[in-house]
Amino acid sequence: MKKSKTRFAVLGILSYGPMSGYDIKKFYAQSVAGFWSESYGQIYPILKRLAGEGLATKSVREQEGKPDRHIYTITEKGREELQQWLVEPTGRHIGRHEALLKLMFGKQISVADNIIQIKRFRDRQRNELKEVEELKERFKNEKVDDPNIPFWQLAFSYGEHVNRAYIEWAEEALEALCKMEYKTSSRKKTS
Amino acid sequence: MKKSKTRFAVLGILSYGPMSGYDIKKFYAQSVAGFWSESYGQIYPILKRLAGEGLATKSVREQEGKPDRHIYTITEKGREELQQWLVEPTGRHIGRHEALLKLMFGKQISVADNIIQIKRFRDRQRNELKEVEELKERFKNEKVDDPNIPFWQLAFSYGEHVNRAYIEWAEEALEALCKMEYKTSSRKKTS
DNA sequence: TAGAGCATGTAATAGGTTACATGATTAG
DNA sequence: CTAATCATGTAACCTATTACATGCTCTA
Repeated sequence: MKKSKTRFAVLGILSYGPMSGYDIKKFYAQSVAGFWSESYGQIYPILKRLAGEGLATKSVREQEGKPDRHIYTITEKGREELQQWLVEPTGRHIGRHEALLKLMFGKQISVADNIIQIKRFRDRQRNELKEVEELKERFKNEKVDDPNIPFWQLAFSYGEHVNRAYIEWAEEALEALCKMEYKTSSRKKTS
Repeated sequence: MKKSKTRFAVLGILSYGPMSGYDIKKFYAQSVAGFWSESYGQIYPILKRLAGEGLATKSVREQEGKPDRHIYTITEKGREELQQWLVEPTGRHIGRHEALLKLMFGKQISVADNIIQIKRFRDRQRNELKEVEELKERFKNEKVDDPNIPFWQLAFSYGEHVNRAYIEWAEEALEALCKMEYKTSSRKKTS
């Protein structure tokens, strides 16, 4: 049986402080969107279950003009279960990177089309890198007192390393593909 | 509506030549297992559907002492659909890397435990890197005449780049964590 | 004789996304 | 007047893994 990571992605955010489902979604969307995301369709049912299992407690904060906020607070039991998971060895990770899968069948399309695809990939990762760099700065400045900062910084630094590797690889791949194109076109000329 | 990548992961392998479900599974498990994998529970039903849609044809090859092999061959229509997908822009990719998720909640466990986790991560990626390097060599030597080689080489080179980035990041993270441990332990001594 | 490899397949289950429903407020 | 933000939630759907069933051969 496989355990849902999302369960801990939700419980983990609650370890930062009392929060609503809406907040949790926002946290992922506005920070580590590059390597994690959650949808409401998962978050809300999981919060309900966490409360049912005694890993979190629920309270409703009413607001004027805005919908009520359902705030969940992690319990001691919840924190323990989270810690247990954090210490557990992590299973092997398989990226399932669509761009790579496509490349494996690159022979089926022209070299020029392959180049287009990899350029698209490179440009997206360049953007992602810039975003991560900005976020790293923003977190450093905005959340000065938060004790989680060192870990967020490590996470952002991961994003920088990985995106740089993507970009470097793409550049190398583009070079190789250009050489391939040259070979095929020169062969055409001489034939 | 989202389109299944697995469908194309299967169709794509068929572009290499006629193959059985068993072969397809084996191909992924023995080559790019680091960034892609498929299970029989997906492969067999998809093959059946591909044949039903006219993207592949099925033939049965009987064997002595071994079960029959159900060989699927890609059709012109199948190749066209594959090419169409290959040229299509690829959506944003979210890694969902469990090790990173855990790190985000690192404050909940001791620095020493964080170090253990990251060392585990680093060691696994070191292994993975070695495997990729070996595979790259093996493919170069064993499949000399295969016209897909340049693309496989690019895929392996991707694996090398990304794993090196993982390892470098882990090393940096370990350094940072060691400094954190030093700080906390020295504070304990002076208090 | 136990286990691995060969080979196909299905059913149960779990994991996850998308679209929809509701409804007020605020900014452009 | 339109769109976004705030906020919760569900139902339908798709995607993916795991366990199981079958059964022969070869190796340790």
